[in-house]
Amino acid sequence: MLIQIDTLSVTPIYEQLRNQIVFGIASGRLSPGEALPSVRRLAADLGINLHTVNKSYASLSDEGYVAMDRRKGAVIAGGSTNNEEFAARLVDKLILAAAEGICHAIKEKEFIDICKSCYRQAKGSVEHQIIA
Amino acid sequence: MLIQIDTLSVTPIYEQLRNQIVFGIASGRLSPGEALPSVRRLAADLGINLHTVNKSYASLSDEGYVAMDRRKGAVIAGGSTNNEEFAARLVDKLILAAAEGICHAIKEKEFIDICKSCYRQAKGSVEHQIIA
Amino acid sequence: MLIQIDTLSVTPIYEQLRNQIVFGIASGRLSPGEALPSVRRLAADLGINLHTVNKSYASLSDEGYVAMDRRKGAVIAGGSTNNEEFAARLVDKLILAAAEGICHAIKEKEFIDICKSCYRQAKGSVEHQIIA
Amino acid sequence: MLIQIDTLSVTPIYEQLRNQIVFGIASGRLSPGEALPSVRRLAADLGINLHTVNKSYASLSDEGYVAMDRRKGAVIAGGSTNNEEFAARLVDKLILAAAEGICHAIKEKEFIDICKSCYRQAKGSVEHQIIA
DNA sequence: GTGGTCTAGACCACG
DNA sequence: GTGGTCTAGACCACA
Repeated sequence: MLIQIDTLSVTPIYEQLRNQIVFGIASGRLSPGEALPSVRRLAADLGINLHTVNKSYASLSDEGYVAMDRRKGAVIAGGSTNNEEFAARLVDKLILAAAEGICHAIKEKEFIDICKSCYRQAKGSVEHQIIA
Repeated sequence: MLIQIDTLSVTPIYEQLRNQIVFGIASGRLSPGEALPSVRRLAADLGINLHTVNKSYASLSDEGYVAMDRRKGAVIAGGSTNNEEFAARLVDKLILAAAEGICHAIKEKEFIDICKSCYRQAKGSVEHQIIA
Repeated sequence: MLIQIDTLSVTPIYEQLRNQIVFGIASGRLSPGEALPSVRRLAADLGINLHTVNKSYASLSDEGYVAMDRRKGAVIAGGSTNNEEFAARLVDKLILAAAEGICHAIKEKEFIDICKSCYRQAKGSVEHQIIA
Repeated sequence: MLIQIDTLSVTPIYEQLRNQIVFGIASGRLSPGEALPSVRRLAADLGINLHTVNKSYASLSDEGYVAMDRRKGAVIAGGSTNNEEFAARLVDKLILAAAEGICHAIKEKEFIDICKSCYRQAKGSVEHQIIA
């Protein structure tokens, strides 16, 4: 799976990496049980420090996206539980996004359409739609 | 309008303030043309640093939510243009939120329902529904 | 509050520090709302690296013992919630301790007496007992 | 005796194995004089590295739980002496557990009840109670 | 080989 | 001033 890092971005490198792996899982490019590259390997590949990769992996592990296997390193977690604290954070982020949208004169229908489009883009079903 | 600051939050204070003002605009509690409190006044009321409030106002001004008036200070901007830059950032945030949701086994319908609920909560139309 | 670090110990420094702060809270020497020394200050005082202190504080924050205040640094958290995951980990540790005790021919009554003594020692009520 | 290894756990594999054998002795499923499987055999059965099993056995031998017999391999030790070194470590662990409990608002009575329950669970007397 | 820990020094965001 | 991020290099525990 291809990972792109923008060292000039305002979002921290470890967070960019974390996000891209989340995208990978959501789109199905990364399957449960699959092992991620070792921190050293990925750090070398991306040209960043191994501690930065380490922090990304620790974040993902904390959030339950991956699990640290003592033999295989980081592996994609299986059935992620739909816990409450995640739901709360998700709602907070969505309310803020909606509020910003409202300030920019985005109506409810338009907002929902954007959300739907984004969901499918995250799911990777965009390609299927294009094909279909 | 009541503003609450949590110094224990992970989100910076200036951003919390910025967000709450965005909420105020979205919900209609802050109307176009209305003047925000002076930097000094608000800083004193909230018990935070003057520079912090200043940064919030600058942020809001940059994003077009408020306009800086030499005499009246910061005033809520009128019809904010739905610019491309904002749309791009919105989509980025929503795709990430969607991806995280997918990882937590949230289906499209459920995600859309949450988005709809969040939009209405931001709009403040929840209260209207209760009344109606 | 006095903190002692043993660099020769098998337990990591950041964990020793974390434990001592937990002791401080349990014994009442550290009160809710009280601010801990800054990472730089404490690192200098203890003669260890600031990243090590940082990791301790991050651990304590994750576990809910302290909260990171954007103005005051790390502060002792108030009413800590008695959450389930803590209870589960506590039980796991106690079962293991009990099993080891049983292997060393410690009877139930003796084990309970030790536990009671340890609780009071942690609480700091030992001194009161001596005085009373 | 069934042994379960979780390679995703934070506790090292050799320690998990060591703990489970301690549990086996405490519960009486492993009796003094009984021989443990050979290092090679157990490693193969559990699908783990030979060196890992070796480390567990060495650990257990160091602590006096098992004795290494040249012909029979590792055998469960008989009456393990209640040495001071063990008692000191036990107290250290219990004080820490108690301190954490106090921080989570666990009162003395509740803590003792948990300890008692854990002791019986380790002893395996829970089943006897159910039967009786 | 893997990740975990510790140290060290730098820059930046926040207040 | 504070903590957060990133880099760098070292050693150790684990498997």
